[in-house]
Amino acid sequence: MSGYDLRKVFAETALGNYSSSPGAIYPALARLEKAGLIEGEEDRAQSLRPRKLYRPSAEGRRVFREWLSQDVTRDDVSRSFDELMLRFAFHSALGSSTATRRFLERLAAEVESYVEELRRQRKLFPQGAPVHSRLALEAGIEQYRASARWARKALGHFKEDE
Amino acid sequence: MSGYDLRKVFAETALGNYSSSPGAIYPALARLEKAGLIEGEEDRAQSLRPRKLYRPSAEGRRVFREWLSQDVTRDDVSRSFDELMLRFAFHSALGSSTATRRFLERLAAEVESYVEELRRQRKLFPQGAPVHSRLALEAGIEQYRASARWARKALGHFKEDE
DNA sequence: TCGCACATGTAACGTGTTACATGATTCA
DNA sequence: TGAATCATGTAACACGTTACATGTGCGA
Repeated sequence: MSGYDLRKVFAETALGNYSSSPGAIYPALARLEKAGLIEGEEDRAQSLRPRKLYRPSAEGRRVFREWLSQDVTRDDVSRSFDELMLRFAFHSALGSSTATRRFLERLAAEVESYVEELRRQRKLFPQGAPVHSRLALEAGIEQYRASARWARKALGHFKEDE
Repeated sequence: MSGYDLRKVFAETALGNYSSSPGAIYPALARLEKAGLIEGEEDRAQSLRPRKLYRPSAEGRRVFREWLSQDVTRDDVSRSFDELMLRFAFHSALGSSTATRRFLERLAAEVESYVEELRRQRKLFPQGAPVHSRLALEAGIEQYRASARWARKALGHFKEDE
């Protein structure tokens, strides 16, 4: 894809929580190319403003798969849940339903244990604390509970082997 | 509170998705003081390493209330839901159940309409698209559905007037 | 007196934001 | 031919991260 194509993806789809600003996209593509993770090919080479099409390099694909295969940690769950979902969204690139099953099982387990911790925090709320903050904590608990249910249900899609 | 007190809050509570690193906290406090939003008072003034206690200034409280009273936009819902919840958590400072009710009603409405958009995106998924990405989108839908249910339920706590 | 928790800060670095600058292509 | 969309980029600035630096007070 070109930088412009990527900008449209980030601007128009649910991936929109990632920035589509040119000041983010173009320097990032330049960094990735410099790091050897993607390779750019000029489309209208003779033009003053050539279009550049990027594709992952072999090394880039390797690093990508490594990123996908990372274990799900408690920290991921509480601090970067969205990135975890992004990882899951690309799991098809691994082509292994065993790996995906492991991911979902670990995710469900970590989320469920985090829900327990949040419930403990709610119980420890001082008597005088305003309702609002307790309710906000409960909003978080409900979001995570929904995610745990989703993960358990999603496991059903990956019952078969490799 | 002192910078150290704040670091502990961010490190130990569910507010932990905000950074507790000294390189974030101390410069931020300095900026807020320079902007006139908080006022620092030195605790052990004669010491080489005095403790500094900060409290909001009148202007700071005004700006804070302004932040709390902002309307809930569609953009907030899709891009900074966590900040919305943080705003709600501090709504007690407004001391107006009318304002809180309006916040929750707007939130529920915007979340519900966003869920509809995400469902449309799911329907538009190309046939060949991998299950994983469709499931990831569904995870998001379920999180937002849980939030909408929470908001409707929370409204029950703010039925009375001002 | 040793170690830990308390307590505040800075410097280098990376990267995102906002705003600006430029040019190409397509179609009414 | 003018406007819209395609398309890429830079510069100033803000701010967070990581790592480092420093000092205080208390209890075993």
